[in-house]
Amino acid sequence: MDNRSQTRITIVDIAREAKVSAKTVSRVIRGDDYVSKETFERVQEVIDRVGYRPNRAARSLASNRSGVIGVVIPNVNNPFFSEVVRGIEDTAIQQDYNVLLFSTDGHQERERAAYRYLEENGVDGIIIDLPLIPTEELETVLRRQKFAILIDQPRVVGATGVVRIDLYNAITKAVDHLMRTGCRNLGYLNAIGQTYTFTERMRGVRDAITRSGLPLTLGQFGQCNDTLEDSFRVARELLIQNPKMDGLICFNDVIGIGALEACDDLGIEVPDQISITGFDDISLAGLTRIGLTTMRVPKRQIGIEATQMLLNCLNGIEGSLDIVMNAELIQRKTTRRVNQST
Amino acid sequence: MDNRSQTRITIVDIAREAKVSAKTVSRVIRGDDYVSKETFERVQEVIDRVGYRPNRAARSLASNRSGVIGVVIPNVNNPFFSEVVRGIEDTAIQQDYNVLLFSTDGHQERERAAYRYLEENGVDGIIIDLPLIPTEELETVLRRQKFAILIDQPRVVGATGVVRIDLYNAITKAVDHLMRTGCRNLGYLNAIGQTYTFTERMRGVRDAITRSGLPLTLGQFGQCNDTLEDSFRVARELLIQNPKMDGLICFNDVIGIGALEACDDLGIEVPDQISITGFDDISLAGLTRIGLTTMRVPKRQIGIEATQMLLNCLNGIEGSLDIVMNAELIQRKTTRRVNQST
DNA sequence: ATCATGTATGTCAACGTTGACATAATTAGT
DNA sequence: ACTAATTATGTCAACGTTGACATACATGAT
Repeated sequence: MDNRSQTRITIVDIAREAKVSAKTVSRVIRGDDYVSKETFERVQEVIDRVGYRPNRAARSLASNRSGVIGVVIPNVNNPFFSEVVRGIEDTAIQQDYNVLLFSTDGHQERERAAYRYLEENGVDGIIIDLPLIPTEELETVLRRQKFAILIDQPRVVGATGVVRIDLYNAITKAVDHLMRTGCRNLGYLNAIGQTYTFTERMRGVRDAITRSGLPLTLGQFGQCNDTLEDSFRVARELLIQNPKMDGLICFNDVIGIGALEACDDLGIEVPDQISITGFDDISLAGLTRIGLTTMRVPKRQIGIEATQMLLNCLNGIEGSLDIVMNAELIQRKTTRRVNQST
Repeated sequence: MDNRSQTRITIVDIAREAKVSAKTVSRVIRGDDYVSKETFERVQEVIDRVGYRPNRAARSLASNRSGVIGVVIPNVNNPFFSEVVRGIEDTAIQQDYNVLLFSTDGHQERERAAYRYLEENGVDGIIIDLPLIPTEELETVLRRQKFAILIDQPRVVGATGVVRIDLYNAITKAVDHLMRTGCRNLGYLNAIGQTYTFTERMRGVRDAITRSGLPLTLGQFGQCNDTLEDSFRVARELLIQNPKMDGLICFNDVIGIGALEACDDLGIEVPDQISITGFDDISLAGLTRIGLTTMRVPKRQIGIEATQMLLNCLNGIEGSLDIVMNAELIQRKTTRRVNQST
């Protein structure tokens, strides 16, 4: 038979075997208190020999710290978030913290379930990228956490810190680029949502267009889910409705690629008939066959900064609690070259 | 001030407030034991009013069950795994289990760290997709877990169950398709690894080629990391070394897209000069601009089956412990049509 | 009336670890 | 030689919940 049913090896077993008290074993494991060299080695030897592993539940119950940080994002499936998550994971693991990940799939209910779970778990802190629940509710959630870092969100009561991209300026750069390359009839394909990331970009697009003196109509704006399938569908509609459109700004690269796909489907030449921009610069955008002009966002770095901010708080280290990063225009093949105007 | 420092509300506080014993509160929370309707409602009211959340650490310490399943995969960033994970998450959450996710990034050290953490956590079971550590070591790891489900792995001592694709047959279908469409000089671009997924496909490719009577040389085989960048680089080399190659079978779609990119870079026409097949059918493969012929794998379903298998074990329900699924050929634009031969 | 069964609740120890505190032994400072 | 600080270890309760067991009252069958 196997040994699945046997009771767990505990700190007390190790103590007995090494002829010390349980507390001393605890000291050896954590290495943060006085233990003589000989005792340390003797205990460590026993631990290694029997393959003992401390029980996290007991530990976190006794110490009121879990060594876990919670992360809430809409979707690991989206390359943008998965890169952010990798930045978070790498930074956390390096400092001996683990990550409890929740993808909400854009559903408020799943987001709430994630918060509920996080509250039960007594995680040491949380990082939220793109919360979708109303601000007021979010504040209640944050208040119940020891520390909470928000990504791409304005500071909210209860939030410890914020890491964000200057979205307004970033999207403005994209719009300006289209203008400079001769586009005169712009459209914007937004993702579905009413929070900061969505409204801030929208504001940037509107401002940039009106500033240029071009007229604005509602028909120029589309809204779709953050998937290839949905953006394809909505972009297709938008293009059919606006045959004169010669520039389409997309909320992100996934949507941009969907839009590109729609152009291909309709036989619209990119960038000759229409220019397209994405946002994020996910690795696919750089493929020769895609060549999507986009705003490069330091995705991994966002995750790293957010996690470092959180860990600093946990360790009582002072540091910036409001980091703003910039995006960079990456010109590829879905927009015309600068100076080549109509 | 905020209330971060205040002590946690416990089951005892609720008990006092509702004038019952702590145990009765516990009964109300879990709803699995006799409680009168009146008592239930009174207790529930107090719980809702003060926003009480049970402490998971205490709960799992006392009950020896955590309500968490551990998942170990190479990389959430790869669309294949992220889809599998979504299947796992969805199924788990639906039955009130949570997922603790680890991406090993293909590093054995990170994989070991994940197992170490999982042992400490007393998760109720684990699902491993693509373990990279040696089989013998894996067996030790599995033995320490209550239940362990493996994905795309042959049954290993200590594993509770296995969910896999018939890789041999699947890749054989891809090779046969290339043959039927007239390819006579095949190559194979494998991912780096020595375990089942890698060797099984390799075996399929070799067998299918030799069966057809075509000669085999080592130079036809390449090996690269599972990223667009690396597969581009290695595929490019392979194509330069083998100018006569007219069909390239790729380990998966990410690598296939990298290879396609290499062809574009070298000015090789696909599928006129060379045919390319991928594996998995990630959503990108279906883009008009990519149109990668591939083997469609039920990714989400794999996650669902694995999780269901695990949950069945946890609940003592009998069920299959060895599920084999098939892949389906999806013909797109990187291979020539059947019957159109050279 | 008696007994078995089902329902409703309570008591108390246990889960495995750490924090607060206590105690010794050693070292250093005067 | 005496005190203070440092090093090394131990004792015991506490963390918040649940499992085992006990009790008590209804209900229905005999």
